[in-house]
Amino acid sequence: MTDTAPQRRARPRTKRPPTILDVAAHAGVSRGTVSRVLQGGHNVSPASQEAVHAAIRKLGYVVNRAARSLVTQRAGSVAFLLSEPQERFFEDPNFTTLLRGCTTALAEHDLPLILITAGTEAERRRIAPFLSAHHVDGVLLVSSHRGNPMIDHLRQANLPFVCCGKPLGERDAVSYVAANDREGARAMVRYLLESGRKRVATIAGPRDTPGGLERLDGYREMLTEHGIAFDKRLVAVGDYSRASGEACMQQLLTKAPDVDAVFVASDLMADGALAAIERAGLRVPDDIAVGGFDDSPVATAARPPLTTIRQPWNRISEMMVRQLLAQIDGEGPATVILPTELVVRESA
Amino acid sequence: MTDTAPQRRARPRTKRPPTILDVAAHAGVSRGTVSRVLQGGHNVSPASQEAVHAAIRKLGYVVNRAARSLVTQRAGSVAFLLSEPQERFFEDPNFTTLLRGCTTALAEHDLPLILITAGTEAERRRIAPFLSAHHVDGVLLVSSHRGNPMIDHLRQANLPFVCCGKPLGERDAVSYVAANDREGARAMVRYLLESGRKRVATIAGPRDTPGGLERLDGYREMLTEHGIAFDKRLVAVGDYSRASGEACMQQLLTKAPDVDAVFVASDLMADGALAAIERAGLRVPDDIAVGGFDDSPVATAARPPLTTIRQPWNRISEMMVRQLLAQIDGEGPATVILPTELVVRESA
DNA sequence: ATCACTACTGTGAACGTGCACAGTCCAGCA
DNA sequence: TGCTGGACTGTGCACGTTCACAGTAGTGAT
Repeated sequence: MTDTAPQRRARPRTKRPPTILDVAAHAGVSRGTVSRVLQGGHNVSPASQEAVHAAIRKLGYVVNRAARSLVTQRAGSVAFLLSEPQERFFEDPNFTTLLRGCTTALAEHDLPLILITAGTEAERRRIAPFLSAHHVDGVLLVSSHRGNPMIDHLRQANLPFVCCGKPLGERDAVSYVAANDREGARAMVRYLLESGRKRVATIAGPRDTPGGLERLDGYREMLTEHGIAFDKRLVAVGDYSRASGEACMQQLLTKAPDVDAVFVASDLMADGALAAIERAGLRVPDDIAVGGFDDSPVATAARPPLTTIRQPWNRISEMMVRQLLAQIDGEGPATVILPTELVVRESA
Repeated sequence: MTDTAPQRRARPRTKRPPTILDVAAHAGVSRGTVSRVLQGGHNVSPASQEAVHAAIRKLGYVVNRAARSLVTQRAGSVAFLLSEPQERFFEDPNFTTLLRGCTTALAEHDLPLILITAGTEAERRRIAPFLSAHHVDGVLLVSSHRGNPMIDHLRQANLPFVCCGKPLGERDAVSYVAANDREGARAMVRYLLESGRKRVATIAGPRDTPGGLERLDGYREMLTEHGIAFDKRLVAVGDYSRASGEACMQQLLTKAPDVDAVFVASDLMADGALAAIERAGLRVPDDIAVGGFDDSPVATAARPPLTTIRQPWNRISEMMVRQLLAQIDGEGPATVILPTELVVRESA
């Protein structure tokens, strides 16, 4: 999106769709009145309103968004900006769930969602002018890693945005919506301990992501509350991918063979952990209990199905959209933390 | 998207971005010359071109897409229209792979991708005016089921579109891009037979999808070519979901306990089949060989990893975009069939 | 009767761009 | 010298909408 590139040649102007002027003529009123009806019908007589609506129906009139944008200085659309390496996004069912939620939430406000990926620095440079030029009214930003340059860019472009998950390393106020990672982790570890497990390990997420930090914190907190000393041999750090979950589990089994439970910071990694445990000839949950995080489709597909922490994706996407619209309407940034829920299945 | 709904209130007009007029003034030329440079620079002196480019860089000028759309009668964007039940889409990694490919392919042409879901009849009615009004220049249509009303609607709206996979039950010419399902199925069944398997079953896709039909045809063909009579007890029909794969496999094991191989029409179903086989106390591939289809991320994550048929998603998305752009430029519909590839892993 | 106020309606002026057209300049040629 | 054609440039108009403003009619209070 260099945004100085030319557009393809104009399409021939055959059978043009009806304009607001056609509607006005049909309804026997003026442009202005039709426009007012379109805006909600304030200060328009019921008779005129009905006439306009009838004309709209009869002609199949649809407002021209380009013309409207031109005068309102609004794009009338919102970007879903994915500032993560693409592979990770498209492998992770959480993201697609989020994308789905945002699409439907925006649809209710008649706002098209523009999907933009910017995993690499080159891509970010490419889309920068697109965003600066306000070709969208706001951005739903998915980017969990610390210090994403996109945030500065958006702020500088004065473009409203809402992050999914708390952005790390930001000094100024930033709007974000997140699940309560720490509380979720605490709930899972509490459950494992109260099920009688003694040596509870964890596979954490990357240290530069909020999920990686907060879920690990929750794990440590709950151990402490149960009077258990923290043992760093029981901690492995993955990158949320299935492969890393498998590698971490293998590592844990080597360093701490007596482990009898593991809290994994994502379902995808937990599924990988299951594979490692199986290969080691151990059984789940008999020998080792496995607790995941997310309650993504992976959790139900895993064998055995994963006991996990549900992230309320529907509400997350809903709130992200709501916050974004509020910001577009001039409100300041806000923070929303949503509760999680323990889902018990067979793995723990 | 009723598309008669009002837009939110206009944003205050502070600090307006530079227009083509500002660029012209800075470069010491007229609007027209700047416009010509933007369109490729034909009939513009090198000196003027350089001056314009310098002004653009200096001012950070970005073309106003709304204004351009208004005059060119072009939206400057393309829709990715998902006319499937949403759950299926977002569970199936194939679709997300396709979405990713289309996003990047379109990005190279500076075309934003607008994601639209229309799984239900109500949603279809909602987006119809949006499409009829040409708020996008074309549509990448994902809809495998027979007789999708969206196709008629798009044709009637005179909106270019390209389907992913051959749309069934269409009498007139429709642009589509698909992998060679039949050939892929043949390759897999040939591989199974040549590996020494004698009783090769299949789990097919729904009969109202091209993949369901053609892959089953390929299966039958290859059996015939090997002088094996078709046995309907060896055929089960699923719906591409993991759960249905599991159920179908269970059913096959009951009806034909001597089965020693199964060709499954999707990786997701194959993963389900693995679960059923495991529960039956059988081993893969020792007792039963399992062949999948797609080579989606599921294939490598499965235990054991799936031998499967790779669909060339990158090329599919690339060709879909290319065909769509060609149609937008006035060319007629075209059909592209791409070859598949056998990927041997551990399940067969 | 006059005034003020409200409810409603029409009109002109943008918004920023691309395109068609007209115009200028200069080189090449008869 | 005058003519022709090509290269380059500037200008008016149109695209379809919203917004601010002005204007009209009707109502109730004085």
